[in-house]
Amino acid sequence: MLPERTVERLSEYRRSLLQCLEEGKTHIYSHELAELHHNTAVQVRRDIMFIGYTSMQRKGYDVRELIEVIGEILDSEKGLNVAVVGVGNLGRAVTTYFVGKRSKLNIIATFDVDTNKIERVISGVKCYPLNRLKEVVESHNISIAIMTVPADSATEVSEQLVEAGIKGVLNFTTVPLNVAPEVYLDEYDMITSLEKVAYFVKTANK
Amino acid sequence: MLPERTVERLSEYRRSLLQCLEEGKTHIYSHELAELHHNTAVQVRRDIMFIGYTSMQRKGYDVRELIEVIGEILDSEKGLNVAVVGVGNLGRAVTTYFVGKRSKLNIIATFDVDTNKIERVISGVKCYPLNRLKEVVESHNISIAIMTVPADSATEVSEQLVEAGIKGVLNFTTVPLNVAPEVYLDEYDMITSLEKVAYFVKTANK
DNA sequence: GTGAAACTGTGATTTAATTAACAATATTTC
DNA sequence: GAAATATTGTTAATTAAATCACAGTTTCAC
Repeated sequence: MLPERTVERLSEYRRSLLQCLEEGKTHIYSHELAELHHNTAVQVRRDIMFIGYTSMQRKGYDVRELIEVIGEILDSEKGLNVAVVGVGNLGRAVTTYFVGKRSKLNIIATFDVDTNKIERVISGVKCYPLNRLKEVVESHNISIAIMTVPADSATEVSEQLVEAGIKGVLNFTTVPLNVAPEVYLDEYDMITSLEKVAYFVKTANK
Repeated sequence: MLPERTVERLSEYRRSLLQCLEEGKTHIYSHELAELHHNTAVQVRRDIMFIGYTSMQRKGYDVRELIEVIGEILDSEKGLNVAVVGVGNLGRAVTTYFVGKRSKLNIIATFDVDTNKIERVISGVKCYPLNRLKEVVESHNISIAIMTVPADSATEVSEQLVEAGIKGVLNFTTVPLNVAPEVYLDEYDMITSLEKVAYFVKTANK
């Protein structure tokens, strides 16, 4: 099991590498990749060492091969199915944003309680009523949920997700959740990020 | 200057504390705060130690006072002005999401190149043409930018932001940016987060 | 083909972040 | 009011992450 930070960086490297491929670049040096991601060449090499890939010495990494190897590490063979739970502004934006971006992660359902939204299709993805969560998760083999519900229903919904057999949660609500230990949880809080930027802006000119 | 992680946690603590206040809770123990944020009591105490606040021993922290002290650390006295650059789905969602949430961080403008969007008002915030960036940033004293532009214009826009005198950038595009060293940059990449969740879901059952 | 230059891979070290351990202090119980 | 309990604040230890330092290759220049 790789360190979290390494996993994050590998995901980012891969996207740069795909970009390189499009531009017809077949090899890339660790220091080039580092520069693209404002980190160091050593860091890049160490990350790549973690996944056990080694380059042709002195020519840099083979872009195509490296993409391949990162894929073997990050992707599940058959891909994983993802649901967006909560179809507000953010939920819609996230759905639209993701659809088609990663071939191994398929957004295949959204959920909401609002009867006006149910049966609607956003970017090709159908909205189901939240009370059919378990059923749909099971029938469509959904393993990951992106939570974009309002704060006041976040805790309750997260419990329902666990109950429904979800294996991983990406929580975009501002409420910290407590899920069962076997469920992987990643939380991202925009307000915190913005406050952090504000703090460092404030503190910089001192 | 506090550690980044501590800043993040303080922001999160504050929101829980505000919630406590609403519920009429006047004091809170370190272990209670820890439980709300799935971390440990020691971590909470250490974070609070960093900001130099000390409680009435044995009664827990005074909620109101602690909110106050965290505010002194995180907030700028007069508040900071923020712009959202790029009014696509995500930009709109982010704008709506933020408006009114934090009294010391005011979203006061959005920017886009699309002439259909210019002059439009989203959640009370007016959209300006991107070529007026510098002018508006200066006249409205905007110090922070949230970037939600398409990937292919991200680099160019980030240069314009620096040029316009922006002090902090929160980058939601998938393109890693390189800004001048005096500009604080925080990047958040949804795709990476989702891939990370997927990796740990995949790796968990092994 | 020899020496210099350019990269990678990795052991050793350093730094940052977290956790453990515990003394000090206030509160409750009896 | 003495003993037991609960909680904080902080030093010390540990763990995790990043960086340094350098040996080992390959390539290039001449």
